[in-house]
Amino acid sequence: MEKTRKSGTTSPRLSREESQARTRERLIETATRLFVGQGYGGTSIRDIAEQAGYSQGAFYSNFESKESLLLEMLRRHMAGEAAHLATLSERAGTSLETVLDDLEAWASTLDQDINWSMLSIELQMQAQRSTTFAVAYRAVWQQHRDALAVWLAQLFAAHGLQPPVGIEALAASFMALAHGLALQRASTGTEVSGRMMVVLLRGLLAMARPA
Amino acid sequence: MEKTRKSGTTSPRLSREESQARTRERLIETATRLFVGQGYGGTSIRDIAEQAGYSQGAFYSNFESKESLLLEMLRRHMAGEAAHLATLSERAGTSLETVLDDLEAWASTLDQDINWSMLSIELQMQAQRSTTFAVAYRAVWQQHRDALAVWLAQLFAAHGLQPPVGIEALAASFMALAHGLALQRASTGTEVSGRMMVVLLRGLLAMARPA
Amino acid sequence: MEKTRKSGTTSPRLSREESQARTRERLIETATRLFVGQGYGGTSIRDIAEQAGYSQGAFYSNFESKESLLLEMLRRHMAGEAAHLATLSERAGTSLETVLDDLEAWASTLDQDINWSMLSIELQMQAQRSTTFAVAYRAVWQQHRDALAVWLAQLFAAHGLQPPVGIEALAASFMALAHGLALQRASTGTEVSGRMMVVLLRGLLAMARPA
Amino acid sequence: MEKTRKSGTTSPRLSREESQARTRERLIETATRLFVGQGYGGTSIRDIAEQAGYSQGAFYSNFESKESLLLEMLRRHMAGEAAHLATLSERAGTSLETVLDDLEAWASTLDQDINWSMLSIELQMQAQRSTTFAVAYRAVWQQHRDALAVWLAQLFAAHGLQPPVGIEALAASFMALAHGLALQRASTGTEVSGRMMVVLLRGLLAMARPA
DNA sequence: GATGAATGAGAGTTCATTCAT
DNA sequence: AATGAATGAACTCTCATTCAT
Repeated sequence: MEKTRKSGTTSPRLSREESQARTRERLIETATRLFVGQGYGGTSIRDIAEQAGYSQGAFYSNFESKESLLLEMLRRHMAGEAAHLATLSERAGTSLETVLDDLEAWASTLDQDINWSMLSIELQMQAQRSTTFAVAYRAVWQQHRDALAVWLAQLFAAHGLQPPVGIEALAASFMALAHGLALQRASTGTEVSGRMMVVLLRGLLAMARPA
Repeated sequence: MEKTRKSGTTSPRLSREESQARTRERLIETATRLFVGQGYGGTSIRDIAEQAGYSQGAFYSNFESKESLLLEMLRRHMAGEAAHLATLSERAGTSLETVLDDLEAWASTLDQDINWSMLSIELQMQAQRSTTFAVAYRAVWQQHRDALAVWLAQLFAAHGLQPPVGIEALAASFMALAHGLALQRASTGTEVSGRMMVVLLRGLLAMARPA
Repeated sequence: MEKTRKSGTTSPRLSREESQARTRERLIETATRLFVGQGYGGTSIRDIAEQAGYSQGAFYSNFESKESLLLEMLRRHMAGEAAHLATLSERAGTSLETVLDDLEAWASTLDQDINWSMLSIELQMQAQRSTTFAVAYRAVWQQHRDALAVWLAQLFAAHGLQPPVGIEALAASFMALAHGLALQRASTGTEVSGRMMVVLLRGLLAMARPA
Repeated sequence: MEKTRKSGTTSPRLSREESQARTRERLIETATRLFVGQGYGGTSIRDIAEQAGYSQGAFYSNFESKESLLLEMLRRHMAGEAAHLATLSERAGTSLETVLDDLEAWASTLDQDINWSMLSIELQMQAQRSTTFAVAYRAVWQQHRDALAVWLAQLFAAHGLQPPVGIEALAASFMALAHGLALQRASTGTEVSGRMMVVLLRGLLAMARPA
């Protein structure tokens, strides 16, 4: 499979692997768009393949099943979020204002990337129904929550404060709020910006006692 | 199925309307249970009718379509929530502790009545997909948000405080949080209790400036 | 379901049940024809429904699955064969010539009813692949073999002869021969009549020792 | 898959033709195994290629189509059986016991080589469906029957007996019985050994009149 | 000669909905 | 009002086969 792939010098045409990677990429893009717009259950493989410009068979050359495509999306989702959180954590020791700006920036990313938010909710709904998927989803979710918890812990510690509730419950709540807002935006069109998260965090800091 | 068969001659009280109301009621109950467990898309009318002990035709004698059943549910959901909010509002003027206890009580209702929470999310997902439904959903949602906003306004006013952000955004955020937590509970099994809402509200009060 | 079915006096139209029975019958007839001609695997439900003049859905209103249709066929096959064997057994005590004529008559039934023979082979092939089906098939097959064995035992006893091999093995062999001849006829067009069975039985009687 | 990759420089003996022959051989072996276990229709080319350690394309480099592979199998089947019959015929003039032992040996070969038996039935089923295939099958089948008929004729002649029915019908019947028994064994698990053939032949000899 | 991604047709099955009874 | 057989469209998925590499 990877034997003769030195690809010469310029390669005016796509090699086999490149071509398949492209197909796969297009299918994922199309599927993401459709899942967001019509939901996982409301999107057929026919739709995905057709809109991506391929046959249904092409889908099955690239993914084992509809659910395995969703798992692939979950993996990518995870990778993206992990990167965000890493950035957040890196700067957790600096001034409070900087840190809260970082949070707001992250939150507004969620706001803008409505796709990911809705997809994330699709993922959660699917997790409720498929055991296979639930296991995978839970693992990813815990990783996120833990990373966020670490960041929050650093934040409170840096200001000599004691969090008013368990740090993991706090992290979970922020994630819940982000998802809830995304759902609300999608279903009612209301724009309650990610700023709310900053406001709430400020409130928590305001009420916290010294450690 | 064989319950009202003998009523022909002797039971003048279970009139046709009452009998149909009963059918309707049972269909709604069964449908709620199934939607919560398997989702709107994952539940067939055959399932609903069968489990309720009727035929598919009986369903269509009572509802125009699958979606119109969901609209009926939405109406009932609304009525229930309105009642809750009314209670909450009634006592908004009393001591802070009482009021926060009320909030926590309401929040824990959401916690316990996982059925309604999940159904509520199903409703939101459906609102994203069906224009008909979206219009109805938005109206109901705004009523809720406004009632909650009024309650929050009373709360801040009673303590001579100025809310740190628009009162409607605040109300919307609390609803988003409630839904996000329900979704989280369903998909990850995590129990971050409705207490978080009280904690956050305390934080907001702690950071608020005098009016 | 059976409540108001007194059917009056003449019923110019088909009642609900009659109408469905008709549909079911037509589907089975069509399916038999197609299975015989193109095999079980080679016949699609689409084909069956279309050729019978119904929708695919109608098929599923009448049968749970493709295999359950085959099971229904097996049941009918069994009933038919059982009737044949009963007739055979009834007259087992009469003169040898009569009895052998009966056997030949039965064998030539197999000959002529090529449909059943080929279907029977389809059933056997399916039994090799589906566990569900194998269990059902084995039960039916054993019943047949036992009935045939009883008949053969009566035959040998009536002439004071001792069968040269176990009576059940003998019965099984006759069934195998009947199926093998059917298969041969279908695949090569060769007409080796069911008379062979009579010839072989005569041979067995000729070589048998007194009991 | 990785076996012949190093042969580039040092192995002048595994020529292209030999290498291809090897591929072909492995595909046939694997296909035989799979057809027997899952049937012709139940076996995909993907399965065959994968299990043999090749790509689907390799299959099509070696065979025109799925059916042409089956034709190749038929050819080999024929060759093998022809060899058996030749051995049988060679010794047809010796004592009756020897000859019947030979028959039983052949029959038990069929018994043991359940693979060939089931494949043979697959071939017959396919012959019923494909005209191309049917023509080829019929030719092979007639050759077999004729060879067997010659052997039977020699047998009767050697004992100065006159066969009770046409010698070709007799041969066809024995083949039918062999196939029927194989089918029975596969579908019901019943072991009615090939000894039955010997018993029946003895019966025929017992009832035969002098020539 | 061998690869395997992609095709296109078709498989079995499900489902919201209709309508004669 | 209630029945449930029948519809017709859509579903996920499989497969023999093709063809650029």
